[in-house]
Amino acid sequence: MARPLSPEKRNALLVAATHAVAEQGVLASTASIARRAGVAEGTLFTYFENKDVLFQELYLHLKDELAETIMPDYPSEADFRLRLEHVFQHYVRWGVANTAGRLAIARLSASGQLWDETRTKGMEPFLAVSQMMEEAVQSGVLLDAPIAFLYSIIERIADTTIEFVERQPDNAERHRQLGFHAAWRAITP
Amino acid sequence: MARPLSPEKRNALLVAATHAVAEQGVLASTASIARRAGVAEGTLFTYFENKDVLFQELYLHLKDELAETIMPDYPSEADFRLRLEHVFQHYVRWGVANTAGRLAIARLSASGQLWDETRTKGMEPFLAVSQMMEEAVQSGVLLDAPIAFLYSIIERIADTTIEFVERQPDNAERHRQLGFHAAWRAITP
Amino acid sequence: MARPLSPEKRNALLVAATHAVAEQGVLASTASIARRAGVAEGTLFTYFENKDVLFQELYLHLKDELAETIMPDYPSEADFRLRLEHVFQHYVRWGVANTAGRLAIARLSASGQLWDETRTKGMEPFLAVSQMMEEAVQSGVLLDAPIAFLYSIIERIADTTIEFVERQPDNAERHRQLGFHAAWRAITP
Amino acid sequence: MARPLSPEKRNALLVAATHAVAEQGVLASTASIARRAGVAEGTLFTYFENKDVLFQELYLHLKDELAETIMPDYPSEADFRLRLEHVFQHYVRWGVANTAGRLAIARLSASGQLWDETRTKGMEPFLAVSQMMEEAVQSGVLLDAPIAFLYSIIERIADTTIEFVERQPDNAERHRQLGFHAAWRAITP
DNA sequence: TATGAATGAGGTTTCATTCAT
DNA sequence: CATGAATGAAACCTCATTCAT
Repeated sequence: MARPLSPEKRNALLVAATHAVAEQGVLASTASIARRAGVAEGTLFTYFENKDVLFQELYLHLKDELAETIMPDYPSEADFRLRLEHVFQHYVRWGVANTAGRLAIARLSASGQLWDETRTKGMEPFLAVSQMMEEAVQSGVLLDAPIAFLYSIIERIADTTIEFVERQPDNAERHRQLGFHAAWRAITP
Repeated sequence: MARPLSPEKRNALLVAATHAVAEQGVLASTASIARRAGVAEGTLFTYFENKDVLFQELYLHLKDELAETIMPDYPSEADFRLRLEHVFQHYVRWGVANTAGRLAIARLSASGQLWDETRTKGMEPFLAVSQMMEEAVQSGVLLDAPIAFLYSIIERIADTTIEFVERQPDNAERHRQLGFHAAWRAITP
Repeated sequence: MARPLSPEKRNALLVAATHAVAEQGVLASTASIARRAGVAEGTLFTYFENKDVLFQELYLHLKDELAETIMPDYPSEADFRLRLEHVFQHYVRWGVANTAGRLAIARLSASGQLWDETRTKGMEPFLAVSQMMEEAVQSGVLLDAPIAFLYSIIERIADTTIEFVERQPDNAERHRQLGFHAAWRAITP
Repeated sequence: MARPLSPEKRNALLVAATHAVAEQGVLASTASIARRAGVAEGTLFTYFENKDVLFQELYLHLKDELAETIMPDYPSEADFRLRLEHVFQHYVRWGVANTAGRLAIARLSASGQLWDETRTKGMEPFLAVSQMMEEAVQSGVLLDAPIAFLYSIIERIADTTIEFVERQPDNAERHRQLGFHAAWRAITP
C-alpha cells in the first residue's frame, strides 16, 4: 500500500498552522506553514484539500485538544459548582499552557472564514458540559437564561482570565480564583 | 495626507471597509473596498498610506464612533452602578444598531494585524470610564482586581448580550437586563 | 479616465498568443505569452479574464482576420464557381501568409478547449458564403448534401493546399489550381 | 521498458489515455489517465517513460488499430477505385465505431506535441496504400499530384464523412457514398 | 513490480501598490 | 486630486515525476 499518509506529518502541519495562525492570522501563507512543518509546499495539499479546509480542520483539531484537557476527568457526579469549576480551571490551564492554540482558535473564530458547520462540530465534544448546565438551569442553580448565553459568558471570562494569568504569571492563582468567582456570580441568581 | 480634500470620500472608504471587513475579515481586498465606496482603486491610497494603515484607522474610527454613543451623556455624577449600566447599555445599543461595525472591530481585534499602539489609542476615549472604575475599586464597590480585568469582563458580557439580542430581538429587553445583572454580579464582591 | 485600455497592448497579446499557440498549442503558458507581448504577467488578465477566455477570443480574432481577407471584395454577383474560387484562393492566401495564425486556429480547434459557442460565433462572418452555397445546392450546381458537409470539404482541401504550398513554394500556383479543382470537383455532381 | 510484465495494464493505460485525450486533449493529467486505467499514478511511468512518450505511443497505437481495420482484407488485386473505396470505407467504419480514438488522433495530431518521427512512423502501416496510389498516378487514373497531397485530401474528406455520419446516423449510408464520390472526384482528373 | 505519498518547479491568478493620464 | 491600467511579487494550487514501502 505504498507509503501511508503519515499522522506525524499531518500533525506537524497542524502544529505549524497553529503557530502561523497565532502569529499572522488567516493571512499566514500555505507556503510558510509547509516550511514550518518541514514538508514541501505540495505536501500540505495531500493532507488538506485547500487552505480553507486546513483552517476548518485546524479549528476542530484545537477544539478537540481542548476537550481532551477538560473532559477526561470531568467529575460528572460532583455538584454543579465543582463541575463548572473543573471546566473553567481546565480551560484556563489549557489556554495558559497553549498560547498559540488559544490565539489560533480566537483568530479563526473571528476571521470570518470559519464555516457554521465547523463551529457546530467544534461544540460536540463539550456536550456533557452543556447538558450539565441545562440541568443546573432547570434546578434553579444557574440563571434562567439560554445556556448558550451562560456558556458564552463563562468562556469569555475564562479567556480574560487566561490573558491576565499570562500578563502576570505571579498572580496566576489569584486571577484564576478571581476569574472563576466572577464567572460563577455572573451566571447564578 | 494631513487634510485630504474630501472628508466624504474618506468616510465612504471607512464605511465600505467596515462592511467589507465585517463580511470577509482582513482578507477583504482593497479593490473591493474601493468599489464599495464608489471610488477608484488608487484613490484609497491617497487617503490611507496602505492596507495596514487603513485597518488601524478603521479600528480607531469605529472605537470613536462607539465612544460617541457612550460618552456624550455619561452621568458622571450618578452612583457607580448607574454609571456602569449607562456604559453597558449604550455599548449594547451601539452594537445592536451597528452589526457591521461591531463585527469589524471583532475581526480586526482578533486578526493579528492590529498594532499595540492602535489598541492603546482605541482606549483613550473611554478614559472617564476606567477612572470611574478605579474609584469604584478603591471605594470597595467593585472587586479588588485590575480594572483592565474588570473592564474586559464587562466588555465580553456586553458582546455576548449583543449577540443574543440579535439572535432573539423579541427578548431584547430581557437579555439586556440579564446581561447587565450578570456583569454587575461578576465584578462586585 | 486614467490610462485607457490600450488596443495595441491587447493586440500584442493576441499576436503573442498566436505564435505561442502555434508553437506549443494550449500548453503555452500565460507567462510566456505575456513575456512575448512585452507586458507584465498580470496585464494579460486585465485584457482577458482567464486563459480559457483568452483562447476563445484568440480564435475569434483569427477567424475575423481571415474573414477580413476573404470577405471585403467578395464578388457577390459573380457565378457560383467564381465566388467559390474567390473564397478558396483568399483562404489559401491568408493561410500561406499567416502560418502562425493558421496553426493556432488548427491547434485551438482540435484542442478540446474551444467552446461550442465560440465555434458558432466564429462562423458568423462567413454567412454570405454559406448562403451562396445553399443557393448553389438548390440550383443544382453543387452536390445535394448538407452545406456544412460541402463547406467542410472545401476547408479541408484548402488546408491541405496551404500545407503543400508551404512545403513547395515554387509550385505554389500549381498547387493552388490543383487544390481548387479538386475541391470543385469534389462538391459538384 | 522492453517487455513490461503486464500487457493488460499497458493496454488499460492506452485505452484510458484515448478517452482522456479525446475529452480534454493534451491537458489531460497523467493522474486522471492512471485513475481511469485503474492503476496507481506511478505505474503509468513504468510503462511510459514520461507524458510525452505516452502521447507518441498512444498515437502510434491508435494508428496501428486503424491499420488493422483497413489492411487485413485489403484487396490488392482489385482495380484502383475499388481499392481506394475499401480504404475509404474502412477508415470511415473505424472512425465511426471509435469516436474516442478518432478524436484522440485529431487532438494529438494538432496539439503541437507530436514528434515528426512519430508522424512518420504512423504512416508505415499504410505503405501499401501509398504505393497503390503512386501506381495509380503513374497510370493516369489519379491526378498528377504529390500522393501525399492526394492522400491528405482523402483523409480529410473521410474525416468529414465520419463527422456527418455521427451527426446524422440515419443518413449514414448516404453520407458514406457522398463522401467517397466526393473524394474520388476530387483526386481523379 | 505496484503503490501512492512526497516533491518542488511551475502554472494560473490575485492583489497591494504605483504611476501615466 | 482622481482614475484605473500596469506592474510583479507572491499567493494558492496542480501535476509530472520520484522514491520509500
